[in-house]
Amino acid sequence: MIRSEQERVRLESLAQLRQLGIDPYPAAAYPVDTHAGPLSADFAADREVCLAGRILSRRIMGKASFAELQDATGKIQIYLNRDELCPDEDKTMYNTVFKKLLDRGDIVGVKGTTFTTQTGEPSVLVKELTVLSKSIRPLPSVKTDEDGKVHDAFTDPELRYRMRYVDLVVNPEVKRTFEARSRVIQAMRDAFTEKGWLEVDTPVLQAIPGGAAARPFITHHNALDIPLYLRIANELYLKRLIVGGFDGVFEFSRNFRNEGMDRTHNPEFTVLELYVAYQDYHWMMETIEQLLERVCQAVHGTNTATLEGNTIDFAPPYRRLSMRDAILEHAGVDIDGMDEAALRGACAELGIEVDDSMGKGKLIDEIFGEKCEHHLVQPTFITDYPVEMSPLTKAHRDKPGYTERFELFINGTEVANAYSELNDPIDQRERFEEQLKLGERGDDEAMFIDQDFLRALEFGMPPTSGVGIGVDRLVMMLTDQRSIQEVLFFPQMRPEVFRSGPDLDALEAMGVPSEWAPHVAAAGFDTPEAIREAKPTALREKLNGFRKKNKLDLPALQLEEVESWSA
RNA sequence: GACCCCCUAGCUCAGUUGGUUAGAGCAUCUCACUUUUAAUGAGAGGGUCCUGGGUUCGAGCCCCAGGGGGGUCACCA
Repeated sequence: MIRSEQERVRLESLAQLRQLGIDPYPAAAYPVDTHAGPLSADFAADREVCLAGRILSRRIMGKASFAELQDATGKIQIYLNRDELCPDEDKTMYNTVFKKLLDRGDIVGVKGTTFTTQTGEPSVLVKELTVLSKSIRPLPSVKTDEDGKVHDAFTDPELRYRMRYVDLVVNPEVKRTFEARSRVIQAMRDAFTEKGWLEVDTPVLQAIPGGAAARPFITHHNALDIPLYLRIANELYLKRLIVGGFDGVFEFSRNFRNEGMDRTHNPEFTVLELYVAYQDYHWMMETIEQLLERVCQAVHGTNTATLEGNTIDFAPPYRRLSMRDAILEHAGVDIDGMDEAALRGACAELGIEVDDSMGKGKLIDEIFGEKCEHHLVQPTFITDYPVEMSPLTKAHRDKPGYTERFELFINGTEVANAYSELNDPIDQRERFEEQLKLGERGDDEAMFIDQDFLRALEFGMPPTSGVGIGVDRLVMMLTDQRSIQEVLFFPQMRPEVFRSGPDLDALEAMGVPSEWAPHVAAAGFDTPEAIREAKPTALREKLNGFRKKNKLDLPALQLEEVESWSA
């Protein structure tokens, strides 16, 4: 493994710590009794404290030094004075351990007394310093000046997402985003459990990937010798539980869709699904309004959030607009009563591209997506979707051709999708068969038919309202993030290729003379494996050929010598 | 999948028309410094210019192919 200069220095420091009898990775628990955030927020001098964290910066001035210690809650300055830290003759702990062998990024524990410096900075005078973990890679050197301006920020998205641990250490606002994410989920869970609804787990591995229209990831179960799919949705399982007699069930469901990735799509994403018996979609709109107000309060302490410069007001009630009226309002077209041909004509007039596989539902969705979505900045319920685009939704109680469905849009993005759930088993079977026809027309996202789900409906499902909320997108809205990657700790990336480079130390360890090692590597045998895999006779020939070609001032290799390497 | 942009030291970035030994700030190392805070002062080291080909007397720079990332679009209720 190739080490940079700074890494080699740190590895050397690590070795020297061990020589001094200091374990750089001690096993024992460290008795932390104070945290940096609360300590500096509510600072009082002359308190004995014990805290632990990562050294973020050091300012060494001879016999006294300052360092910033960062723990999970924040930062506090620590002050190390040679004679306070080492009251006896032996000044090793200060002169050698702290000044020479510790680095930015190392994790230490300190015991000492709080005080305020001459410049008014709350600090801890360190009486005892314990090495808790030695860091051998240098952290990016992010600095903040007195105006709060950040210099040399760690900003490369690739590095930030691949090394989220580094991102979290040096970019404190990233931590805030994920803390907000946790509060969003917690607020929802609290709201539902208070109502007596049951949090459940349903299968991620499914034989039939149902409940949504999307391309699934496929895998294989060896013992059963069958294909299995990672779920694209959990909807049909939660409805089975409503059939089984629960009044309310919810699940934070990690779903997987084998489709494109962009600012708002990650192959795996989280949806909160909630189903409540004996309710309809009107009730669900009120429930969602109240829920989002509560969630916004949990994150911001107010009913509003700022998003791309817009103030989003999460206080109920939200505007309710039927899909027909939305299209009428923004595209000037009345879709009511239009057949497929008329819709195609409308799309052509509006300059919307369509293809032959699209049925009525998809055509309407195209118009809506193209002409309406981006206008919906404040939270808006779009209601009453055409039956063709909603195969799991109950037909509208008094608008033929429409369904009792709504989607919630915020800032032009769909955040929630809810129905009065279709519980008529005959109708549901017909809807699935329609989907099958769409699939035959070339719509590769048409739904699969789930016979067991139909059987469950045939036993009788109470009238039910269900909703799915895109948790990742909601968190984006509440944290003013433009990319889903910013609200997922580990967004999907292409696997990183680790180029190991020639391992000269390993070559020498197996007996390759140090003067030969770089040349052996250059000749293409840059790892011990490469040497072991080669026949010694062929290896010797190649290396001596390399020696001749490059006029190396080294004696030719003997066969016994080459054989001894792989022995 | 298409198009555009990016990839140079640990980090953030310069790098002129293709021309000597590839630069800066921070970080690192050495020395000085007992209340600093982007500490300071002096000195030093550190590079697979993403990879592989090509053109050329000469490539970080031009050409071709590949890799990774970002953006826009397409796809995606």
